[in-house]
Amino acid sequence: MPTIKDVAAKAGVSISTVSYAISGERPISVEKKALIEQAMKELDYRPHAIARSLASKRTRIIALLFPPVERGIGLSELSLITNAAMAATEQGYHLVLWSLVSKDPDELRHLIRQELVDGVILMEVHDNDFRIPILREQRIPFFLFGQDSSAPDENFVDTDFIVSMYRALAFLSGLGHREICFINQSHDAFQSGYGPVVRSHAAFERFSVELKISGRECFCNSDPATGFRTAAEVLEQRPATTAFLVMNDRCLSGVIKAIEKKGRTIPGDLSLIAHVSSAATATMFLPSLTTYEMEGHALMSLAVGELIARIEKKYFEVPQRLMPCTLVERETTGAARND
Amino acid sequence: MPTIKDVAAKAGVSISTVSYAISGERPISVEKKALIEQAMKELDYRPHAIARSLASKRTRIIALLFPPVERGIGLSELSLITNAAMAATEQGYHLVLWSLVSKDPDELRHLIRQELVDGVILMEVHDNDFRIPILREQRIPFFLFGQDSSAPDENFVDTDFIVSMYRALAFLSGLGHREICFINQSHDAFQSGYGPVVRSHAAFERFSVELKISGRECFCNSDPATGFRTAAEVLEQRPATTAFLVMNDRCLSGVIKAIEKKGRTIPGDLSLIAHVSSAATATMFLPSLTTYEMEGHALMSLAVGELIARIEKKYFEVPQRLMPCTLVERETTGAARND
DNA sequence: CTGTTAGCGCCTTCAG
DNA sequence: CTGAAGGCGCTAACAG
Repeated sequence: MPTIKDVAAKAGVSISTVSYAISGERPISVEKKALIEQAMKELDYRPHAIARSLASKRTRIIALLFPPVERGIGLSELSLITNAAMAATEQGYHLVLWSLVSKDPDELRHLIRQELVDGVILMEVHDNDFRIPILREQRIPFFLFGQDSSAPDENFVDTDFIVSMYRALAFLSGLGHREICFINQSHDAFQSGYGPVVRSHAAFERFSVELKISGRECFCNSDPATGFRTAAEVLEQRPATTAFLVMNDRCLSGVIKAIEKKGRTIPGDLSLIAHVSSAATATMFLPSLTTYEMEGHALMSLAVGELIARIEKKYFEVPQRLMPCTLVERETTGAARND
Repeated sequence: MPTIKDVAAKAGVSISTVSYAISGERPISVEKKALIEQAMKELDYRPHAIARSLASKRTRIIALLFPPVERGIGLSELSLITNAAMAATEQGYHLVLWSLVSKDPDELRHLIRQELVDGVILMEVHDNDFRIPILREQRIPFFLFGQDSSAPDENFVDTDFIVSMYRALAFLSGLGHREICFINQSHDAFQSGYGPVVRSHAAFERFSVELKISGRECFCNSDPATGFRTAAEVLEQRPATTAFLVMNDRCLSGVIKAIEKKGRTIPGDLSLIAHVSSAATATMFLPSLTTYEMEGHALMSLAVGELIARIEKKYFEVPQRLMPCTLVERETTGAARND
């Protein structure tokens, strides 16, 4: 493999001139620059990432950090991962995957102290997230994908669960739905303070009132059997229900089944929305699901971009960006049937 | 951050002694070893990954390489990714994600020439895979997850589609099924020589005969609407069909819908198997699907382990390992109804 | 069993 | 605008 030395020799200039020509950190005369570029081309030279890192104290690698015991990591997370990799690549960075196996602070600490990565993006953020104190103590730039209410001053991007809920309810309300059932994630997740669940819960209560909706919220474990039972019970107890808003991809098929079993059609008798979901999930079903889709690409590009900006000290604001979901109308929503 | 120098000073030994104590590349007296460990503990020392890489010419990083235009990357791939990361971690390696955006050889070439990674694992391998010549030319260790029949001498792990098909058919046959429909992936995938599709096709033909099954194969695009049409047609044309073997996760819900619409019950009237699938997919449905599940964990651990062995030159065989899927009986299979 | 030292390839002062 | 040279932190000969 050719090194910067070979390039310098071939171009008849010094090593540092080549280095500066590459980084652009200082002006180089046009002729030398041309010579250097010519030499690099002929040698098919690529800077050696590791050597560059050692000298510059920046590795151009960031980590995507998952907490231990990934509870139902699904299709949406998958697209976040690939989006993160592509966003990093676009900016000349590499992305490594760190999947913690324990909550032992030393596990993460040791990973960081290897100084292999310049910064990290935290996935699946919870309130009082155990990772945040460690990242702070190690003074490494980081960025939350999600919010931790006990760390309100950190950088984060997140879905705007409040606005998303408002929009979903307003949308259904506009279609004439008055009796709406919101199927949230599990009660355990709620009690553990998991942001999406907590915030959506509060938003549902609030906007049900504001929009004069007769709402019912159910917590539901992430499996179709529980989804079935939950929906069946709702249909039994509140037969006037005309819409389900389901923020729990893994119980969807159970909910649908319960509706069908009851002899109700979608979207004729009942409307169904997969909330904070993804196209990949929606199109697994027939009929395809109307969804409020997480802005995975935008959110992740932002997170990666801002993290890198922070690493490179381009600026120092604390960006906190919330993005509501986008409605994608497919085949499971329609006007309420009021008879 | 403390360096190896600090450790050496604190322990009262030379730098190289510390280095060798860490790597174990040469014997160290018990007393010195204890001193060194003590010093490392007190300083909370971690070797600097980058410096170590530069000196040793090994980065302890491997790449997971995805081809451009990820056609339907799903739940099963997701578990492969996390499995790969964990397998790498267990062996002291890091995993970076490389998602190519084009088929331009230079894109991959440049990635490799940075010398950031010691080896790469290729996902979604096709026949005549354009990445293989590049990897060879760059002389970097690599490992295929999947097979390329035009590169029969490369290292690979893959699902054994032949044996898996045999088992699935034998299993159904054992339940009394005689009229079985195999729903494969798309005809395009077949024609482009995509291994799983081609091999399963051949195996189905062969074992249908051997097992005296009246089989019908359908190619099917990866969406539920096509799944519905395909299954509906089969049910129409061959009403004696008592089992569906579906190697196409994304069309499953359509197939199920077609069966239900026809007024047939699962598994009472018809059995259904999700073939070469995953638990994550199976439990998205209600009733949960009987599957032949890809051995994602075993396959990926093997790939990562062998790749690392090859990097570290532990041995030089060419491992080619095929692993059949495992049957997980859930709720969609039962004895054939022969009336 | 242990220590000394020359790099690994590049970046970045410092001196022109 | 350009060059020389000293590291970055660690590994691995080489020399005891």
